[in-house]
Amino acid sequence: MSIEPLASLDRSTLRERALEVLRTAVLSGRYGPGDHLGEVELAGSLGVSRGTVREALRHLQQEGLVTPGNRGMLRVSSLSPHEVRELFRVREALEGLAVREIIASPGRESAVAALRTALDQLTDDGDFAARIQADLAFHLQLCRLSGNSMLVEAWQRLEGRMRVAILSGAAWQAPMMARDRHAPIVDAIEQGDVAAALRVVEEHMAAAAEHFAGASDPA
Amino acid sequence: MSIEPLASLDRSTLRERALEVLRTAVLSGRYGPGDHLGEVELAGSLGVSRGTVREALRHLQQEGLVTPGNRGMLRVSSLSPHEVRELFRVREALEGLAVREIIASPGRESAVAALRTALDQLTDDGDFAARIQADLAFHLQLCRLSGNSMLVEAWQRLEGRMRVAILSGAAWQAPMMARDRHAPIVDAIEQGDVAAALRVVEEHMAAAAEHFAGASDPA
DNA sequence: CGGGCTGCGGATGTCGACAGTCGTCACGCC
DNA sequence: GGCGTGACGACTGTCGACATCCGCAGCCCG
Repeated sequence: MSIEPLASLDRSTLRERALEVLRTAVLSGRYGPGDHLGEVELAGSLGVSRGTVREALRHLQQEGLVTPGNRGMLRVSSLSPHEVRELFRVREALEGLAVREIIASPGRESAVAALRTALDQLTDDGDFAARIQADLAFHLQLCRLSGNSMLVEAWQRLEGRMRVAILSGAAWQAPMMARDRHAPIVDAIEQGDVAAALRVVEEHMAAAAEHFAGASDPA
Repeated sequence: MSIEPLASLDRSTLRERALEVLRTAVLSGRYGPGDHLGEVELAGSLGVSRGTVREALRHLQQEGLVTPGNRGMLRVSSLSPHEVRELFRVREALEGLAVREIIASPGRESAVAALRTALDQLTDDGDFAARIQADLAFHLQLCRLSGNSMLVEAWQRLEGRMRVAILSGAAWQAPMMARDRHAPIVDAIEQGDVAAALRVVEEHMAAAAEHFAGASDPA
């Protein structure tokens, strides 16, 4: 007789699991930008019905990972360099708000500590996917620590497009996601200088925007 | 024999039309916060299959108009006063970016003109729904004129929750959506003073946040 | 009288099938 | 040879039915 309680059963629906698999597939580059994602084919591959795949695809569509093409057929999204720059401007506004709220909050010190922890995950080793994950996790943590749930939500709705942007302008030897690039943000928060912190975020986003946009448009 | 080309046919899918009807129903107050939206009932009312209603409901869920309750059953969303305040902080960041980009753009003058036009729709007469529409249309126009498509998208994803917030803290004699409240924003843009414009937006959002949050939490 | 078992009703989850539409391509006519 | 036309295949849109799960009322038993 086991003392420990039985492992909690997986209560997720097929739709959720299919969504997860498809998202991973798209984000891992398993399908390239512009590739057609057919319901029948995917349903066959995943061993589920078309309706289930359909709902997962619709979710991916709202996440911005797939875009409806001709006659509603879904294709893997791609972002133009211009859109990438726009995207990072929005991130700048959002994360700038996060920084302001963190500095203004009483729990600034613990927030800085949490960010330093997230920073440690940003190593140079590990595969590319893991580094993307660590990078985005840091920024997500930044939003979370602001304590503004709506901000977190808004940021997460952009996450899909960010990943598309990163993949799209695949800068494989990206020094962009290095620890050194993010440390100044934390430092500025620790200092408590709002203006300086906002400037750091702005520079970070501008550099990232040019980095990822410029990869496919070296203008 | 008519010279004019035949009126283009309605190419919208049942899902889109169902989505539109359901969104209108929820936003018009036809269903109150917390009300259960059953697939079978709605499918019967709309005369479509459950699957079609299902997809529309999922879309509404991602818009934030409905939230999953017990056992995945969908209920009309409601926002706590705290969440309303958070929401308006995010709007402040987003629309602040819009203002900055408009001021920095060469087409500032035409943007001001367009905003003045939108301002004219903000009259005191008309029913409540029309005034909400005019108010949000003004702010959406603000985002559009920034020329940043990602910003527009991010804002629109918040629109559902904004409407919930407005309905939730239904301030029926809202002087919040008056023309006078919005004119200073346009004026500041026309002046070209970024700092002043951002301050105006901040004040506008703060006032709105307290207005709509305070309606249900008069602290 | 209280607690647990047991149907029952209602809700969502999932599926397979049919219908409608579009792109393509070969065919036949001018 | 060029063009309109029809058939064909592929894909998505839509539907109805079955499976599954949960809450609840009623009943039985201790």
